[in-house]
Amino acid sequence: MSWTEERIGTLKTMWEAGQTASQIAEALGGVSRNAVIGKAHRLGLQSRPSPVVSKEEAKAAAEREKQAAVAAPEPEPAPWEEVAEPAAPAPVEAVAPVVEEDEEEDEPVRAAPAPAPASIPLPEPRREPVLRSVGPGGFVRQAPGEQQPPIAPAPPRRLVPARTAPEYADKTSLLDLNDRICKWPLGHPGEPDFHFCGEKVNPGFPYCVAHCGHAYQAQLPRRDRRAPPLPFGGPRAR
DNA sequence: CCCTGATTCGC
DNA sequence: GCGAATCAGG
Repeated sequence: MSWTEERIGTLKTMWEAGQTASQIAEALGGVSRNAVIGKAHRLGLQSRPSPVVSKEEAKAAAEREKQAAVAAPEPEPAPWEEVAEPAAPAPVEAVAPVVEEDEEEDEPVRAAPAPAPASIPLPEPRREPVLRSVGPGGFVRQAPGEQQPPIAPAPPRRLVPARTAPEYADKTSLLDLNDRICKWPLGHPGEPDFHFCGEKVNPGFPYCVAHCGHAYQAQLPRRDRRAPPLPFGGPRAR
């Protein structure tokens, strides 16, 4: 088996989608996992977190993770969540530059140990590969986090939203919901004007026809998926 | 043992 | 360029 344009495309796609070399090899057929890894490297694909990691890298990675954890403790509050007042500012301790002695190291000229302040400008926030399942031919399905809506009915932190202000009393509140009216949320729980759509449902669905259109989006027919629109742009043309 | 990816090196 | 062999961590 040779590396045809198509097979390379599949390899790239799957590799970037976070599939393991074994999975890719199996999907392609006729190649070993080693062949896949070798090819991936030759293509210059971004290396993946390897189980085999040098001491040097391990330290760097650990350091990087610390930095990231301090820099961005919260990914982002879900839109429906109230942004809680921080009880106490996170105790951000200045990380003293760790200068470690390396026994097995015999560089004649030591580069000046760059005094690393608390915030090192990270060259590139190493992208964690996203796990996606892959269908026949290397078609990559969306990962759960990447699905288009349904975003909708969020698990609110507080089951009963803040009391609806009088001026919105005629809006459809949580208590007004039943199985005949559209439950598409408008606004955010906890906000005074939060309410639900309230239209008559599309029979058999929790939403009205219009909101069903948002909630349920058809997949492309399989035969049209040779070059699926990937979230990251798909195989690059060369 | 199984899995993983990285690297090496003869072809 | 290719990939088996080898390495080394989980």
